[in-house]
Amino acid sequence: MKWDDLRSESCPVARGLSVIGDRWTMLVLRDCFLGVRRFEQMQERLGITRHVLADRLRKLEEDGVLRREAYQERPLRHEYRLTEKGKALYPVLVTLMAWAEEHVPPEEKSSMTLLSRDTGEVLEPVLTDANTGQRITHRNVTARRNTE
Amino acid sequence: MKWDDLRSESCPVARGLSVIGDRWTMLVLRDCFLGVRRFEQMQERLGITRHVLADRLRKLEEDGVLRREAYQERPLRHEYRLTEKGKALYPVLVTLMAWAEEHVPPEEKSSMTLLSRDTGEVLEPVLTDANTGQRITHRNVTARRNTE
DNA sequence: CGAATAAAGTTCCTTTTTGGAACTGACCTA
DNA sequence: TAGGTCAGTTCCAAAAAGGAACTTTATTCG
Repeated sequence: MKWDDLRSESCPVARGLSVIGDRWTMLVLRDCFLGVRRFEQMQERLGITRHVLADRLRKLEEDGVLRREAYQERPLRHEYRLTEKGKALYPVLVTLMAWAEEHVPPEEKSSMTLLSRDTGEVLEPVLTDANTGQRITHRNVTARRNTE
Repeated sequence: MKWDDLRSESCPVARGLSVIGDRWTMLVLRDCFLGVRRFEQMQERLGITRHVLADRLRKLEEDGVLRREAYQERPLRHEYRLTEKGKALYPVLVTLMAWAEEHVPPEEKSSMTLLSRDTGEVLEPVLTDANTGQRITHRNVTARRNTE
């Protein structure tokens, strides 16, 4: 299988990865969530080549994760913003971040904490079931494939 | 920046991606969670080249996500199993899956549902704060960088 | 016995993707 | 007019992925 065939897989993990499962994409999105919107800024922060950044932004726009918006004319310049579909990726980013905080220690001491916007308290993200509040782990869950 | 430099970044998202942010890795792990343990099986299911699969498995073992275990001698053969660190990635996989189910529709009708092992009920995974149970979205959370 | 099969890789070669750095085009400012 | 800014594009070399055949140790089939 080639990478591009993932889009049409029946497994949602594969389809998700067809959008964000590539080398730089999630880092671009991380910056978007941090409020970075301009090409130059992203390129400098990420240290990604301009070539690849342009390509990733184009794909994310095609996939409806980012939207390209003019922020000035003369000369015409665009910036990138998360769409609702893009914003919905926040839990993916947070879950990955939480995993890395616990399991992939940094070489230099430094880390990230999530704070509640309402109360300012430190948050401890966990995956739960919306209905029962039950924790979701590999131990108490099974997957079922629904072929209709 | 090169890909390999991500490991030493201070941002946990970057460190996380240094382990799983590559083209095939999450699909390999998906199969691991589905109980696939053997090289041949993975290779066939994923359609990945043997070359790349061998490389990914080696890296995942180095990173402590999988563990290589002999399941027979004469001839000596190994299989791959998730370590605790690997199992802790389950929420990342689920969150991605939930996002794709909602935002990346399949071409053919088919999908995945998560079921509780206890009750058999359909689960709806959401990210919440462990202490308050509050939903975590990009709207009600901010990130703070702790440089100590 | 010899041939075929199996599992888990490795090797070799071609095609794609990246990395790196310079270049472009439309403006703005000193 | 020279230089700066921003958002790319172009070109070339290096790295990674795709594809297919080959290897090694051992088992089964005829």
